[in-house]
This record gives sequence, C-alpha cells and structure tokens, in this order.
Amino acid sequence: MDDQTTSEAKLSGPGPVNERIVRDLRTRLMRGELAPGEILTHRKLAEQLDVSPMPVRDALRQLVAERALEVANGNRSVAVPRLNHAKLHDLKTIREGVEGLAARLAAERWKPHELAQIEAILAETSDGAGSPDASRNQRFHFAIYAASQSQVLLPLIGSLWLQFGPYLPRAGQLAGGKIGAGDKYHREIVEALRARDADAAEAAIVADIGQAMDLLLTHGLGDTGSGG
Amino acid sequence: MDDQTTSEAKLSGPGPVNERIVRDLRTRLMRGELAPGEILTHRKLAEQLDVSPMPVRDALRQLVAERALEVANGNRSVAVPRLNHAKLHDLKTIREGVEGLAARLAAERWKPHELAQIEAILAETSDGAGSPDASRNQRFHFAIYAASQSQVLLPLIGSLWLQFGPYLPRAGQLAGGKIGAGDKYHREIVEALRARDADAAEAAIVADIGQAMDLLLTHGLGDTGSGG
DNA sequence: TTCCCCAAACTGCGATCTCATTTTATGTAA
DNA sequence: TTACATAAAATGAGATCGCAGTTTGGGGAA
Repeated sequence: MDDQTTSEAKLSGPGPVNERIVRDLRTRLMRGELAPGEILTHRKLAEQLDVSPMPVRDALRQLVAERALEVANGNRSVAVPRLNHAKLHDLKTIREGVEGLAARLAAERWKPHELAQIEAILAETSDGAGSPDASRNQRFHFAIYAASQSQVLLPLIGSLWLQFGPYLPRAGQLAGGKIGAGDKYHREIVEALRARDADAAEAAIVADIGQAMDLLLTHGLGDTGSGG
Repeated sequence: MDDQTTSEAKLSGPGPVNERIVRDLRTRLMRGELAPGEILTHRKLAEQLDVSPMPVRDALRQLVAERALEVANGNRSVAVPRLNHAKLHDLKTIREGVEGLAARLAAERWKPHELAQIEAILAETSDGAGSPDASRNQRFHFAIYAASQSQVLLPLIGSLWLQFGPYLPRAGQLAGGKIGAGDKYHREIVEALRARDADAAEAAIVADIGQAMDLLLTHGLGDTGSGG
C-alpha cells in the first residue's frame, strides 16, 4: 500500500538520510514538538519517517552525543531529556559564561555584513506586531555567535540550546511569548556590538539569557518537569 | 605487514562494543597514537579491532559529533582533524573561557573529598621524578572540573580536549615534557581552590592553559600541521 | 616517456535479518 | 480481587549484504 496512513516523509533538504533525520529532529526539538520524557525508538521513528531503522539509529546516536537526547532505561531506548530545577539552573550559568564569551568575541571581530545581518533580524521583530517567534530569537543569537568567528564555540552553543529547546515553547506560552519578544536586551546587544564594546555586549547577552532562563525556571518546569 | 594479523582485540572494559570502541579511540587520541590527518575507515578499523564495521561506524559517528574526528573528502571517510594556527589559537581562547569558568565554579563548590582528590593527583607528580605524564595532567584538570558540579560543562570540556589531544604528545616531546610537568600553576590552582578564591582559580587555570597552548602553537604545528 | 581511459577496488550509506534482553500482556492460582 | 508465573511483543546491538559514487592503478595509444 503506497498510501501511507499518517503524515510521513517530512525529511527535506540535501544530504544523506541520516543527516536529514538529524536536521528534522533538531528542528522539532527547538520547536517543542518533542516533549521532555518522550521515548524515541528506532523502529517507530523509522516507520514515521518512512525509512529503515538504520539511519534513524545513526541520527539518534549523534543527537545523544550532542546531549540533545539521552539514553533511558539503561541502554534500552533514547528519550528527550527531562530537566529539573538544578539542571536548568546549571544550564543558565553555563549559557551565561559561554554565550557571554561568544558575545565578547563577536564585539571584537564582527564584519560589516555580519552586523548588517544581525540588525536585519532584529528589524524583523519590529515590523510584525504579535509574532513572538522563537526561531527569530534563535537566529538573532546565532548570527551574533557566528560573528565571533569561532569555529570551536558554535557547536558548543548549539549543544546547549538543544538541551533547553524542548522547554522553550511551554514557557513561551505561559509567559505570553516574552522570550525573545521584548527587544530591550537585543537592542542593547546590537548597540554594544556596534560600539565594539565587549564588556557591554557580554553584559547585555547575560541579561538576555538570565531573563529567558528565569522564565523557564519559573514557568517551564510544570508537572512533567522533574519526573525522571 | 605481519603485525596486522596479531595486533587486534585491544577493546577492554564493560558495555557494548561501540562504547568500547569509543573509549579506545578517545584514549588513543589523547595519547597521540592517532596522527592528525590519519584516515579511519569502517572496514579497516573493524578488521584491526576484530569486530564488524557496524559498531565502528557508530563509534566514529559519535566521535565526529564530539568534534574529536571529522569527515574528510566529502562524506568519503573520517579523519583525525588537522589544526592550523588559527584553529589552535581559537581553541586556546575558548579553553581559557570555558575551563576558566569551570575553575571559578569549582572554587565555589568543591567538596572536601574532591579537593583531597585534586591534591592527591598533584602529589603524584612530586613523587616520581621524570614522568611528565600527560594523563596525570588530564586527570588533574578533570578532577577540578568535576568539582564544578556542572553536568553541563564537563562534556563541553571533554570535546575541547579531544580536539587538541592529537597534538599534545608531539609538542610534549619537543618541549621536553613541560606540559603539565611544571607544577607552578597547578599549585596556584590548588591554593586558590582551597581559599575558595574564584578569581585566583580562574587566573591560574587561564595561565596554565595559556602556557600549554602556547607550547602547542610554537612546537606542535610541525610539517604535518596545517595541511587541510 | 607522457597522457588518457577504463576497469577494478574501495568507501560510506542504507536495508534486512538474527539474537539476547527487557518490557508488557495474559491467564491461572491463591 | 490480587499476586505471580509464563508467554508474547518490543527493543537495541550487531552482522551481513547490496548499491552508488569515488578513487586508483594499469595498460594502451600517441
């Protein structure tokens, strides 16, 4: 039967199947489409995506290595990690340190087209009124980190984001889309970048991260939070 | 090559085969037994280790995700990454930031048995005279980072170390085993930890890292260094 | 000797299958 | 109704196989 029962075949983009699965899962994690604690098995995912379990296995192993997923039940299966208060607070501390460093470097090293890109993303926010897009916030931050010119730093930050990604939309709903919507800190960041002021850039990023992570700490850890 | 036929089966320790391969490759990377630029193919490695290519494939994918290895020739094969001067300098900067943060946290959070462990590792150095063991240096650093109590930070630092690991022994030889052998900064670190002085701990770690990475920058990038 | 073309070998990717182990469901006995 | 033993289902790990794309090496022609 070629008529599939449900909505499969969402794998888009170039590259091998396993890479497309990784991209797909990364996107779904950052969109909150995968709930913390959710179990991902090779065969079920493979059936959903209409591929064999093999590239799924590759993709899951890679995401586990990136700390975007974790092994559960011994080696039994892979799951979306649950975060308790302590872990989320830890994540906040490390994000402030690591992304603060990235902001410092970006302030010292950005090139004109990179600052233009950052400003363009910030401008997107002000045209539409009620679109608290988490993706826009993400693109804003990573445009800055890319301007740090550090090939070493970017994967580290990517791993950090994937770890709290599943909790973003839940807190976003409860907080009325405050995360990344209030542009106050973002404007401060751009201003600091433009002035090549590393200290101010770090301070603004730390403030932005602190506000966002405090929202997660307050509203993100609902009933399903600290179970495992 | 006659030694190929008998030099297999070095996989020790518990767990699935793929995990043992990961451990084995990690150890070999940190010991400099794998040269930068060296190509690792599924089948050859599988034959060496006397396993099927499947767990090797899993292990290589995981190490690529950790940036300990990289894909070469498109998607053709996996190789030990080569570092050029810029990349190594980038690594130095990020190490100073990230491991400096870890030292700060460790100074604030260490528990008695952890400080005792750190001091014990430092004491090892002074008993034996001429053993500039890189492994001891590594254990010293990671004992400190473990005392940071940050589950998020440790994997990040582990990834950083694997990236410069292949260059450590070469610089170690040329520098006469200076890396990790001069205990000056290590003693400063322990002193700062004991005093719960986060600033001093960070400064001492940064000095230690700076000295080690400068050695790598000076002596580690020989002829085979900046190829890719 | 030099250049070029084609065949053989090699490589990673993906599919399929088996197996040991664990989880889950079922049915029986207390 | 509850407790437990047993069967059935599910799962990850690993082995084996085939395929498409690339590299490589050898042989023939100029």
